[in-house]
Amino acid sequence: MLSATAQYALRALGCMAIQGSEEVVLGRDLAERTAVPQPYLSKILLTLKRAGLVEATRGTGGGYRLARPAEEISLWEIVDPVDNVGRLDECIMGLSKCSEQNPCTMHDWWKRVREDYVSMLRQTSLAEVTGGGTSGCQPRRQELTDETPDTTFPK
Amino acid sequence: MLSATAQYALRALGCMAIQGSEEVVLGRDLAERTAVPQPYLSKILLTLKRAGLVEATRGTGGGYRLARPAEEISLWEIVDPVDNVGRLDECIMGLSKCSEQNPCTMHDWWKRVREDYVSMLRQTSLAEVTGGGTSGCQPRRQELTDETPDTTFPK
DNA sequence: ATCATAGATGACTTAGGTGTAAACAAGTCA
DNA sequence: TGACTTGTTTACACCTAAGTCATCTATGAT
Repeated sequence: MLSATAQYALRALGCMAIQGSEEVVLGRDLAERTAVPQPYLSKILLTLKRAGLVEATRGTGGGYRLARPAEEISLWEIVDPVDNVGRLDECIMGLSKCSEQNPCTMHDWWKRVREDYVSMLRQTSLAEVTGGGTSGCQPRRQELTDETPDTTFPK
Repeated sequence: MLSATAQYALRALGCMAIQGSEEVVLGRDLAERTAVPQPYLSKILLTLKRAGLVEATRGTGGGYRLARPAEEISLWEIVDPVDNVGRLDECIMGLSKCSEQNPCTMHDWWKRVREDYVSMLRQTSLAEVTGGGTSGCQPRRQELTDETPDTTFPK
């Protein structure tokens, strides 16, 4: 459903959210924690920077940080710039003339699945996903090893 | 969500279902009606034949037909052989250690979306989708032109 | 100014899904 | 048998997402 690129974006911003809004994180550290190839992550973060989600500073002491508090960034805002979510709006069977006015057999069902998916992305903030809040989203078991990626965002 | 190949498979078997269980349909006719390149459709149908969904006979008077009545074929059976639906079972964020016992933040939500999707595929029969039944799935407008693909399965 | 640091950028490679072309195998019919 | 029809198979071409590599640019420290 989510492209690999979108998953990478979520994981990277999740790490940055844990770090705090003011802290800067090195690109290579983000790459390591998210298990994403560094040059590839660099491109993704550039896209997210142009989308206004992250800020980047170069040189010594530089790195990435969130442009806004994690509470004010929805998952949709992260996924949308790197992943063409609009493709979901097309007919599930690829029928070109299927539309609201002229729905195919599976139209309404697919619309429901799709809207359930999209509305969650819109309504959930990055802060909720990083488990920093009250959402009870941290791993329930504690015997995690030190491999990445984890089920939470590694620090 | 569905690959192009899976969409083609649905459309092709939809045409065959309309044709009736006993009738054979030529591969080139199926290709035309579904707007799928004929050699490519041929490969897809071969896969579906190996899955036991369609039968193929060669030579004069040959063609394809459903191996079972459309009422007894679920959409899942069609999609599964040509599309790796199992990929949906993986973590939405690509976290390798996410599992039922150790769920990530989005785990339960994603599970709900996924199961809604999959259960519909399992519970819906090909017959229902072709509008041959009582599901009211035919196009509501009637000013369709003769272009393909249509919102119903062209005959 | 010089150098180290750290992100930005473009060219290239890889892998898988998709699509094409041509030869092949199996069946029907005269 | 021979011609014809129709599905099968193999090999290859194309496109896009994903990933790699080398280099450039901007910033801070000295």
